[in-house]
Amino acid sequence: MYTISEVSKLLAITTYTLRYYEKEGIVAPIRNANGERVYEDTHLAWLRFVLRLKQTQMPISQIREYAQLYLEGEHTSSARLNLLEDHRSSIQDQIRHLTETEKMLNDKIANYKVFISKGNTLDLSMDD
Amino acid sequence: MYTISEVSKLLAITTYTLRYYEKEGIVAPIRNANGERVYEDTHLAWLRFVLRLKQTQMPISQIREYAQLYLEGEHTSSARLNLLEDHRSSIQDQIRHLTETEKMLNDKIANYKVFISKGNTLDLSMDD
DNA sequence: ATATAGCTTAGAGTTTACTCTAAGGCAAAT
DNA sequence: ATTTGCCTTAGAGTAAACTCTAAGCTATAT
Repeated sequence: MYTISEVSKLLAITTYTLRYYEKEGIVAPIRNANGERVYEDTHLAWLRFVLRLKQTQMPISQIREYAQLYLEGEHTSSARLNLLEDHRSSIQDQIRHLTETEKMLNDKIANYKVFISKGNTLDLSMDD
Repeated sequence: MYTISEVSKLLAITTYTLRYYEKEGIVAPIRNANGERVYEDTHLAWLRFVLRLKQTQMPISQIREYAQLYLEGEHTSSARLNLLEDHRSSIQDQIRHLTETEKMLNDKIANYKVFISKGNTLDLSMDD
């Protein structure tokens, strides 16, 4: 059982963002007698999952879609499976792009190092 | 020598975006007698590089910084090297996150497949 | 009793990166 | 000569994801 500020500290996101996620249908904490949000461990686990999806570029709208399917029950499991498989492809694409760009940067960085160590006596083109 | 619409087609970005990038100090095509933008191969190569940086989550502001350093000449080469090395770290972080999330999705997807093939007779928790 | 800290809401404001509109210039085609 | 197509500009509009403000409630501390 956590207050909004405890969750905020645990997950390193602001309370504003937590309220925003609730407004967007991404998380639904329960309320205590004072009408204050109470998060349980299941909410924490779900939010950690959400943050990973975000970190891997899944838009809020799609995260909400997944959350809603979950709330709709077991008959949505194959829809959820599709969503996860699509996101996995997206992740694999991202890894490909990043790996290519990392290689390119390795080359450029090596060129800069040679250039600098030789006392800037070489030409570097826009592509170096 | 390319017109703005040719560059737009070659790079699959809109002419609006190309003008926006110029306003933001990211690319500086020359102008013909009619005041129209003329892009050369160097601009194309630079824009291709810019698109990779964007694709790997470098913000426009930082891309502009790199472009400005380039325009300021050779004495900025070590500043540019720092920028590229920082971005390489960022890329490596991203690859780590993506790889972890891919593994997590592999597990979840496998669970969903078992669940569905067994005729939904199992329990799936929020974390599956 | 009242101050303080932390919670609530609705709704406005911000940032980033485009995306589009309006008004107009110029050149080739009909 | 005028239509067509492509170009120009300044500046307004949009979408996503926050981020904050204002007004107010409630529990504990002094």
